[in-house]
Amino acid sequence: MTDKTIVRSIQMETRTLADRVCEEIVTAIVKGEMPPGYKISEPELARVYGISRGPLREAMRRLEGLRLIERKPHIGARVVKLSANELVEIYRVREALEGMACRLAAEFMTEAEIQGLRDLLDAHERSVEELEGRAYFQKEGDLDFHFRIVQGSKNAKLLEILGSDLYHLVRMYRYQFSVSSSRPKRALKEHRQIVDAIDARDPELAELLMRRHISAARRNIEAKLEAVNSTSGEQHG
Amino acid sequence: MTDKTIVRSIQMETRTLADRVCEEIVTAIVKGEMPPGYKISEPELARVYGISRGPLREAMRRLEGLRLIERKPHIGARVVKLSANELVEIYRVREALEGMACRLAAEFMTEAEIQGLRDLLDAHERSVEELEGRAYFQKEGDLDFHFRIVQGSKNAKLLEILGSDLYHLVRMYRYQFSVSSSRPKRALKEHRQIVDAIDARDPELAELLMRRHISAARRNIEAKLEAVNSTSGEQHG
DNA sequence: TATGCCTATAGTGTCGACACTTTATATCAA
DNA sequence: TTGATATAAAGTGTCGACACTATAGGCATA
Repeated sequence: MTDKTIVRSIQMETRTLADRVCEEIVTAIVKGEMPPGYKISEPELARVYGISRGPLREAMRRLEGLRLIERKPHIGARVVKLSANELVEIYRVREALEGMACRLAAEFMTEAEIQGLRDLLDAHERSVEELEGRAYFQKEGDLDFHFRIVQGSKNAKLLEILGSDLYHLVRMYRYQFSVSSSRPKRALKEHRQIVDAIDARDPELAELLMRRHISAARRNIEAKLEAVNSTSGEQHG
Repeated sequence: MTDKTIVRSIQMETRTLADRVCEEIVTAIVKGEMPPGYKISEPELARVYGISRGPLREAMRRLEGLRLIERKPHIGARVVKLSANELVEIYRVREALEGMACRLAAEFMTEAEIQGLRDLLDAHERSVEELEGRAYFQKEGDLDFHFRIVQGSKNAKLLEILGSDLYHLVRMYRYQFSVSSSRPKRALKEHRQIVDAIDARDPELAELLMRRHISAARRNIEAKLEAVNSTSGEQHG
């Protein structure tokens, strides 16, 4: 742990151009500044960020890996457009993966982490009460809760897939459709049950509850989309 | 469906340099021609494949996304070295994901696909009988079976994660340690039970059996690694 | 007027070169 | 002899330019 290490960590912080630009583009996409379907022009973006096309292309390759953009040879790249079906698919994957994460969390999460989870839920409850029902907290707070459990699983692969791939898409969808959960109180209650199961070191129950929780969210989305489809169907004629 | 479409499909086939080289490197890594931990020199590889560093770097970015290589800024890229722990983590992810895939397959797989699955298992059985026990078929045949079920789930996201990310690592591990399942007959029996559950359109049972199947494989690996560790511990002194 | 072809423009794919960092080697001092 | 320092070599990050492809628009023709 010498000066060399410190210098190294500093240089780790000052990453490469491609990495920094990649991160900026990610937030731009997630926040909707680059809307879904937006055609990305390499020369234009390179000018905007003040870099050359080389690093930009590397950043775009990474974005392609994160499934935030889609590239076609000789045609170009576009910001992904989430269809209703794809979103439902993502929730199926979340159900499976986070169910497993919750099972492992019940085994490996530390007492301190569990207490941190309870504190987080207390903060959420205050937020819900203040906003009387339809709360805003769900937008980032909900993902924060889920993310902590994934971390608690102590499984790097799970964290990698959920944190690096799926959560970006979920956040993008939420910004895009500004869908904060329409059932914050119920979600909060389910969250507490999950924490209780983890605290009781009951892997099976923890997994079951998490899967139910995400499955309910999925059905909620499906119902909404169904409603939108039917109304648009009515308006169609 | 004019000539234009045909031309397009031909040009899709003749992908970009980066894509082709990426594919070549993938097989090279999976087959062990580039061993784990191998330091990749960009100028050298570029010379080998007869391309410039530009496309090569894009290919490497993609390989990084596939988790087949690891890059560190200003230092270089190395072929990933799977640790025992990481492999176990991967199997946990597979258990969750393929369990879900199997559940969905029981819902959405077509009769033709199910019949194809049975044919595949028949071929496996002949292979097992011919080779009297410890069969070679597991190396690719096993993944083929699992891959078909994932396809049967009709969930593109599942297919994407399992097919594009995890299966490469699993194949790499198998080539690397030349671990063909030490229990081919039992695995075959489990495969048949899984197909029966899918054919019976019983999602819960199908998921349960698949999870058990993969969980058993994981424990099998854990036991082997445990044995290796203990023996190497003896030889260590 | 509509359709097909041709041209021009924008854009992606690829390349070679330069700047800076890392690492290895050699030299000098203790 | 050992250690650190400075220098050289190799390698990565970045840039600008060129070749080829795809798209759009104008033109001629049916």
